[in-house]
Order: sequence, then structure tokens, then C-alpha cells
Amino acid sequence: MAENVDLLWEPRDRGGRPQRLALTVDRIAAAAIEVADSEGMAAVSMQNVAARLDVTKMALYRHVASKADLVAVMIESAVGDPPNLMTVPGDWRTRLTRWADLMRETWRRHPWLPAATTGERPTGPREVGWTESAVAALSDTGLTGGERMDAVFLLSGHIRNTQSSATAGTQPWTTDKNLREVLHRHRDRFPALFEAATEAHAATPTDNGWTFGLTRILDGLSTLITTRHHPNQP
Amino acid sequence: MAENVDLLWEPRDRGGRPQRLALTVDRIAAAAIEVADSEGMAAVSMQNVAARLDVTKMALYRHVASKADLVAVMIESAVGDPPNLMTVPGDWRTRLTRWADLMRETWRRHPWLPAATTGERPTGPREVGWTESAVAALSDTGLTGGERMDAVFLLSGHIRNTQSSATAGTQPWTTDKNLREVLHRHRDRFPALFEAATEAHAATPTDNGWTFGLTRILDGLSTLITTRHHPNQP
DNA sequence: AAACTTGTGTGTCCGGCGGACACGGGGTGT
DNA sequence: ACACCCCGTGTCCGCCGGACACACAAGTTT
Repeated sequence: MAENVDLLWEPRDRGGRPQRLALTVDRIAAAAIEVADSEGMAAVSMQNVAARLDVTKMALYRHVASKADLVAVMIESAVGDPPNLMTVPGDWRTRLTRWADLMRETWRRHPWLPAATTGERPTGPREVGWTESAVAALSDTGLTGGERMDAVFLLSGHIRNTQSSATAGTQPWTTDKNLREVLHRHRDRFPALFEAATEAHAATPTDNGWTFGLTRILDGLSTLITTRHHPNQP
Repeated sequence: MAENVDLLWEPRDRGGRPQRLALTVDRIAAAAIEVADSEGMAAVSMQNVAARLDVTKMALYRHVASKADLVAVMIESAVGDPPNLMTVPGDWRTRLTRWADLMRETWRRHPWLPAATTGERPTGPREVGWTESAVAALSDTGLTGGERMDAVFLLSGHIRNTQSSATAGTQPWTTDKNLREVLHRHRDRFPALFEAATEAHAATPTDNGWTFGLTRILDGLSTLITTRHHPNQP
């Protein structure tokens, strides 16, 4: 558990030895990401990743301490370098919108990220960098430190929820044929849900609540920030 | 995959046979919930659950079709009966707040629920009932069906995110000693985050962003609903 | 009463998982 | 030439979900 922190935070110099290595942490991570991108996180086993590199699974353990370690490196590699939002013209809202869009795009490219980033786990510098970006975008808003943290957490959570399919019981109702059929059969029991789902299904296809939720969250932040700037007005 | 839908939605009559059963679906679910409550979702294996009932694991398969099935029954049992919010005085905001509090309390009692309710899975009537409750609370707001669905999804997601510890990389920064140490070491690299986390740590202990996020979401919904009611005013 | 059927728990086996551990072989520094 | 050390291999373990054949106790039928 502690080793991977070193693996993530310390530069990986190989002790000066100029050896040519068949296997490196980066190659392993790349192979694992390939597996996850194409077959999902469940398919990421040491066996599978090793097979893709034409190597036995135990060979991987020469470079990563555990599977959790491997996943941590995968994440750190997949999230990419955090953006510099200071170059984005506009206020906090413009910047946070940009941040959210970039984040969403990254997570869209690697749909396994929501599944991989649950539970307690080590965090790498690039991932921290993304958080830094968002917190920094809220610098001049008058929010307290705790509020800035909470705001970024709220936004991150929204990305996670909309990017991982079927996280809550709510979403698939409008699309999943099977669920729609069940709902139709029990429409007497769930009239409000049935009506909303039917109406939603007839309307233009949804983006999984992404835009809706983002706008609501930013509106809510806006309300708070405005109040802070003008504390004596409603 | 299809059998458990029957298990969840159809009343479980045992064919009329008046047999005395050592094992029932309900007893199995109760034992599994005990395991999950006390040792976490990862400890819920067929083996473990069976051992708690003094039975072999294969005996469980006479009553549930698969582990996914068992988990589905666990969830349906743990979420409990959905509330009737129509008896709550006040407007949509009062009702949704009540709903969120009840939901949060339920999830607090069963911390494994976030982990168990990820991924594609069958949904039971009680879980649907909770969604129905929330959607119904938004009936008279002038929101479209899709918007009501998205709003409930947004709220559900917030509960999920705040109840499952360390979902995003943001949260543990203020509490986890190890992470705080790492952050302190790299404070030059993440100045905004460091400042916010330090300030947040010094302030009163947080509720994991629960109140903050809930207020922001409800404020954002309020903005939208007000606009809908008065479309020609800012 | 005897035979049959049905529902329920058991024992055994399988493939796949993460991981421990001893081994071997090849390139490097002395 | 030598020893060392790094790194990939082979084997083994316990746990997981699950298939399948079997044992056994009722209740039903003849």
C-alpha cells in the first residue's frame, strides 16, 4: 500500500543501470489501459494484462507491487496532465465549465475510470493536479476553503455519476427497454415516475443528465457566490 | 439475469406446499446484510453468507439464482419502504429535502449500498418506489418529465457520492493524515488546493460535503423552477 | 403399504482470480 | 573469469462463483 505512493510520486529512475527492459511500468500500464478500454475494468486481471505483453503474470509483480498498484498507475496515466485554466478567459463559471468538459471528455475516453476510482486508494500527482485546477478556479469567489473543496467534490461527483452508466436507479428508466416494460406494467404503482419517464422518452435524447446537472450545480454555486459578494442583499 | 426480476417483483408464494424450510430468501438476505453491515461488501461471498446460516454455499443456490441475484435481494431489503412525501407540508423543496435526509439515513445504516448499487443490475419495486417519491415531489414545479428525471438523478448521485467514502480524489484531503502529509510536501505544486484544504481542516469538521452539495443542488433547481414560473423575468 | 415425485441440502469438481516463493539464466561490474 | 543481481518463469495456495450429480425426507399416487 505504501510502495505505490512512491511509484506514483517519485520519478522512476532505474538506478542508473542502462539496461534494455522488455517490461516497464509504463508498458504494463499501457497494456492494462488497452484491456480496460476495450473489454472493461472487469477484464483487467494480471493474467490478461500479462498475456497482452506475452509474459507471465508473475513478471508484472517485478514492476508493480499489487493489482491495486497497477490500477493506480493506470488511473494516473489515463487522466492525463491537468489543464491550466488560468489561460481561460472569463470568470470562475467559465473556467469550471471548461474544466468539467475536459474532465468529462477524459472520462468518456476511458469509461472504466468511474469503476477504477472507487474505494480507498492512493492518489497520484496528475489526479491531484486536476483537483488543484478546479480549486484554483474558485480562488477569487469569496468562498471559504471548505466550500471550495466541497464545490469541487460536488462537481467531480457529478462527472462520475453521469459517466458511469446506471449508477443510480434513476437513469436507465428512459432508455432501457426492459425497464421501460416493467415500469409500464406497474404504472399504477409509480404514476409520477411513469409519466416523467414516458415524457422524457418522447423528448429529444438525453445526455444522461450531464448538462442539466452541471447547470444546476453552477447555478447553485452562483447563488452562493453572489450572496457572499453582496451579503446584505437577498 | 431474468430470474431475479421475478424474484424481486413477484410475490414469493411457495407453490402451496406447507413445507417447513430451514432456508428462505429472506433469511439468506438478512444474513448477507449482516455480513455486509459488519464486514463490508467485499466480505459478502456465498461461502460467508452460507457459513452464517450453518449451511453449505450450494444450498443458497436453491433460493437465489446467482450472487447478483442475492445482492439484488439484499438491496431491495435494505432500502426499505419508500416514504410518502405527500404528507409532508410545504413545497417541493421541503419534500425533496426530507426525501434526501431519509435516503441518506438509510444509506448511512448500510454503508455498502453505494458499492452494491453500481453497474447494470435489476431494480426492485421498493427502490423504484423511492424514485417515484422524489419524482412525484416535483410534480407541480413546471419542470418537464426529462427535467424531473434528471433532477432526481442529480440528487441520488449526490447521496451516493457523499455516502461512499473517498469516491472522488477530492474528499479525503482534509481528513486523511497520510494524504495531508503528501499534500504538505508538494504544496508548491498545488498551492490552491493546499490552501483550501488547510483552511478546511482548521474549520469545523465537515459532513463530507453533504449539506453544501444539497443546498447547491436545491438552489440550482430553485433557479430553474422560478424561471419557469416567470419566463419573462431574469 | 409400496412406489413415485418433488423439493432441498451436500460433496465434488472446475476455471479464474490475486499473490507467495523458489528457481534459473543472462548481462554487468570487478 | 568470476560473482552478483536483476528479471522473467513455474509451481503452489486459498478464495471466488458456479455446474452437476447425489442423498434424503417428505407428500402424493396407486
